[in-house]
Amino acid sequence: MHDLKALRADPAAFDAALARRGLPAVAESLVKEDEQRRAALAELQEAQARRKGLAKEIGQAKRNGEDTTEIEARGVALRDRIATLEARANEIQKRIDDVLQRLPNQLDASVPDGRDENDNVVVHQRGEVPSFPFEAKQHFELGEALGLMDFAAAGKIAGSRFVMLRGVLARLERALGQFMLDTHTGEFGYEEVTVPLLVNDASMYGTDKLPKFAEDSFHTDDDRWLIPTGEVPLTASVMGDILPAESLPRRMTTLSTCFRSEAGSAGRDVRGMLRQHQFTKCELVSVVAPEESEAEHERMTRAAETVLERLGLPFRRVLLCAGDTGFGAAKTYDLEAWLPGQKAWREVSSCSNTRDFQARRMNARMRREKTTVFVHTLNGSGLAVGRVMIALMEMYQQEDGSIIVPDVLRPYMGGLTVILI
RNA sequence: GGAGAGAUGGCCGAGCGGCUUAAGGCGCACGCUUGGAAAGCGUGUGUACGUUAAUAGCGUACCGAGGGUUCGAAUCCCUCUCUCUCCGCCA
Repeated sequence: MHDLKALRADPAAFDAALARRGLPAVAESLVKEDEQRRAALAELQEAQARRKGLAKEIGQAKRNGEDTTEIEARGVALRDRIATLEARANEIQKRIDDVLQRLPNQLDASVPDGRDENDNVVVHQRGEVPSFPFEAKQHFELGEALGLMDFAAAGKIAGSRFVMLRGVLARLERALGQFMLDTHTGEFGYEEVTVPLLVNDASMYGTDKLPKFAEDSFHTDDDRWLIPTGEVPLTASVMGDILPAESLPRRMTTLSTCFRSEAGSAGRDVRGMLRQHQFTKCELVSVVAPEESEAEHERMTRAAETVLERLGLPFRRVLLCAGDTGFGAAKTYDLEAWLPGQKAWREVSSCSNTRDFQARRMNARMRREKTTVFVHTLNGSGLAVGRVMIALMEMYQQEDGSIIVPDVLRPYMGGLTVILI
């Protein structure tokens, strides 16, 4: 959500920010609506003040046993007038909100211009793209050959874009999740949280998944949503709160199942488990004071990178350009791991600073000297478990189709060193 | 799923159509007092919007949320949400 006062103070800057996203100017019309809104509000408040006075007068008169039929008649007229004024003020407010709710966050100055992912900027790369002495296979070829990645059974019981992992591959996924959680809680000070996987409208709206992206998530028939990411419940947990300054930064992590309808991605990544309706992700969320969010963004991204480093997976950090940065983000780093079978970099994490964008939608504030300010919220994958498992399978594959278990995961795998064909 | 009881300021708690500008207490802040502290006394103590240079004043709204009745609603009515107790079911 956007700050109407800031818009009023500098309409040109507001439009310039929209232009970076390739969106048309709206400031002039919003400023006009805002003037109407404030005029309507002034009129309404004045009428309400008179109602207050009148009611007091009547109360006084009744106590004195005087006749009040004449004043009460004036009250009737005033009541009708207030109802009209109130309706008008609400209508204008709603019109403004409808526009503002659908406008994306303003981009950080450091975000490069650009239209789409081709204009993203590689910040750095860690690890080398390996050359295999044999033709590297894709994860689903490896998984199906092992008999541990069962798309057929999942299709039968649920449909496409689901998978059933079996045996040590199921355990490998679990091991990865544990390893991520342990790293973030043990080394980076994140509090482990288990969260509801079903949430209400307010949580989805506050984390900017509504109203614009309703079709991307699953809706239940009792009017809840399956969370598209752990970001939603973690971030929305501070909804409506005024947090004491000393309680910040608040860092939370959860290992959760995520659900996406993938409505707009028919035909994309249909093979394998790269793009599923349901997947596991370790999510990081930080709630911080406004002046801390930039540093926190780097810190969070480092936490996510650390997991990839420990797993020995080559990756690169990419700064998303203006056109590729998501609706709620001011700035986003993607982490992309190398998939030898697919011979491509694929996103395994996305770390975003939303600044006060979500906080305004959620009304999440912190205490400041004599006043309150909106907190800043950040979210990042630390990491997408399924996709990291894919990268790991493809990176650690042997010519015979067996897969070596990285050192750091062996304690979580009962000491297993290799997944044999 | 059934029956009942609740939701009031940071916390406890009164109020149940107008005399509420929400009593009183606790906590917190500041001041007085003191060698210092405690106690005591005094003053202050929410959020949002509007107005404004202002986080100063002033105005309006807010007693779980949303509607309604009324000249006037914390108080009456309706719907919803959440909490608690009991029964049923269940991991």
